[in-house]
Amino acid sequence: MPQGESGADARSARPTMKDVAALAGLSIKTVSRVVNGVSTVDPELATRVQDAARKLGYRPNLTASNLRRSDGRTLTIGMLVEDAANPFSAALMRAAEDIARSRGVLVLFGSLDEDPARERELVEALLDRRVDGLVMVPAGRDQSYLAAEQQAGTRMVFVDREPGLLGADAVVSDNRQGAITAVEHLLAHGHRRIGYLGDQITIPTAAQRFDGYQYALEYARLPLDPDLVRHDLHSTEAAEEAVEQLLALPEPPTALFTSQNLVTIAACRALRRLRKHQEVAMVGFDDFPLADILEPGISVIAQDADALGRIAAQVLFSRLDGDTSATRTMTVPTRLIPRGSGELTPRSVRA
Amino acid sequence: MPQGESGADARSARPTMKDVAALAGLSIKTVSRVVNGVSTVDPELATRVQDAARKLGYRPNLTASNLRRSDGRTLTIGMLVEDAANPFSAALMRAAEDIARSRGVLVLFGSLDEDPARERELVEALLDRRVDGLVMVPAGRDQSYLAAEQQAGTRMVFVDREPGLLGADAVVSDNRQGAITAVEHLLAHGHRRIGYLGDQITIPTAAQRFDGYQYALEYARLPLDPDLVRHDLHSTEAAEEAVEQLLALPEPPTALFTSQNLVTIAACRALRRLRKHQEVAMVGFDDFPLADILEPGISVIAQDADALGRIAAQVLFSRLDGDTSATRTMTVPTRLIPRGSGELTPRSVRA
DNA sequence: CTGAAAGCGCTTACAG
DNA sequence: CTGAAAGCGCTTACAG
Repeated sequence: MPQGESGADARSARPTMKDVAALAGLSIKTVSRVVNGVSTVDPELATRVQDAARKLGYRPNLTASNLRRSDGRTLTIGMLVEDAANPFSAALMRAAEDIARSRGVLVLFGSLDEDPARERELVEALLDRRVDGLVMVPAGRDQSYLAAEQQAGTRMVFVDREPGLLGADAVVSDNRQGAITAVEHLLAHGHRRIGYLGDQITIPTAAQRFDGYQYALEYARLPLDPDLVRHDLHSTEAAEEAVEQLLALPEPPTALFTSQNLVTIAACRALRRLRKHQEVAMVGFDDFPLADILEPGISVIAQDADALGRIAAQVLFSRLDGDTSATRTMTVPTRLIPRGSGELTPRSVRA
Repeated sequence: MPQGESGADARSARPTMKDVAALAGLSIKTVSRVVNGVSTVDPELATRVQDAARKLGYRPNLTASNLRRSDGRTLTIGMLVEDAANPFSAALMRAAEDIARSRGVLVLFGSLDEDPARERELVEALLDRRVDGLVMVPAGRDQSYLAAEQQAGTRMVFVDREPGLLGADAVVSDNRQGAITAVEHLLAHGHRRIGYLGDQITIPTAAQRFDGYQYALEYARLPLDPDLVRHDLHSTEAAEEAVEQLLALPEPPTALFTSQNLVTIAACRALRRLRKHQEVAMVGFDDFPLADILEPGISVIAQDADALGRIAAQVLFSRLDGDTSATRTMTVPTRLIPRGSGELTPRSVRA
């Protein structure tokens, strides 16, 4: 005979609908109706259910209801970023979290550290948990392995970088235009030798920014001097060393365009050590805290990480709500913030 | 007759064990054994299952297996922090993620923004999803509502702040000692009027840091001048204004102790605007990026956020592994990093 | 070593 | 408006 009394193992310590039904003297179907807010329940019975639920400390088991439910929703989405501890990733996550929360959805997260193998592992781990959808900054360049999953109905939105070999929604910054704006700003202040310091060129955003750098020089009919270009600066040390090497050239650059957050900070540090921070101009891609407080303040091309994360989540939910229009890439504009470092002029001009 | 063919609705597009079993011509129990790596399966049958699974793109449904499984594990934990976008919270999350990942566990996160109501909502949302455990930075001062859940077997570890009215494991920084170290450092450099700028005093860590400030002054037999103490500086504007007011006093402080990250940064900004950053000494609680590059560099009491997050996750998993020893609070030491701002001496000493 | 039956906690589809 | 039966995808407990 089913009783409110449960077995001895740990899991049964948590009351179920059956326990609530037994205490209220009703069927579990009626309890289910009350828990789910179905309006066609006798108010008196509803009260009995609510009292019993409160008394037992009953909480619905979402994972069980999801299993049987026709929409199959877990009210959970997955979010994969480069590194949860990095300010840009953290801002993306927080923005997506807020959109999700407004719909009662929670976010599972994972850091990929630019490792395609990890991307696949974590995607599988998320899918095994039957997340309703995925927001991700891809680490690899090939997401075709997700095609079957997409067919199976899992919604996915890419953010910061477009997917490779897969048609899916994406929300990205206007990287190329941002880089063009940065370089043209330096050109407008009289610079003709502008160094490029960038992250791994295999990262799509890095490639797009480098492309913008090239285009701006070409448009100004200036030659691209390969000695002034340094890629693959993934560590702080590598970036600082690259700055030192560039400035030790017979014809050193009078300005630098740094294509990413950490590279920009490393360059600041190197210029200060060389005591050239009031002399060599610099514009960085990506804003960072305290950029305004340094002397000179660091001019940057700011990305709107909040908007990227927010829009990506909104697109995901609109897909979950049934939007079946063609997938597309949305571009979020960047913004030049002049703070001093980008407005330094070369000696030749100042003289 | 059960066939590999499925119905038309979205969820059935994803193959189940039943589909794999049908294709392999075996029972679903055998498929289950292979999927779970049970060794007592005929190698030939195991191969048949694996082939069928690969062909269908089968992925196990973790949420279904969890429902029936005797350990009831979801391989998912919940982590609630102050704000995922804040560097300290982000570092906690990343550290916990790494520990969890090494055990095949994923992390659901949520930001509380110091709101106790949100704390309760998100805790419920996590429990409804049957997370194996919880790591949290509590927003409210009373966690007694979790007692029943703790009884029911949910493991929980508090980080950065101890729980209120609940016996549970906690991992915290040595806030009081850190504050004492900061103030004694300033005293050792000749300061006698040291201002205190802090966040809401209702936050336990803020209270502990203020306590350390008071103790250090008392130990040095110096009076505590209430004019030099400002609490509740939760916004940047409030913090900057407080600095201005303190420095406008007839007898202004010659040094400041700022009890938190954002307050420290706001104070830097205010001192720079007043052109007193080379004159008024400062030690901040909590390190932050670029603190070393400012001029002067900002001396801080650094917390080890990585260690806090890592240890909290490790304690949680040791509990999940069956450790039933008495709950306890672990304290992670802080470290003074002198960078210049804390070593400025008051005029009277320099003269 | 393999499989048919029962059940995890819930919802669906259907009678009353 | 209420409830008994069946089933979501899987594992347990038990036969063979």
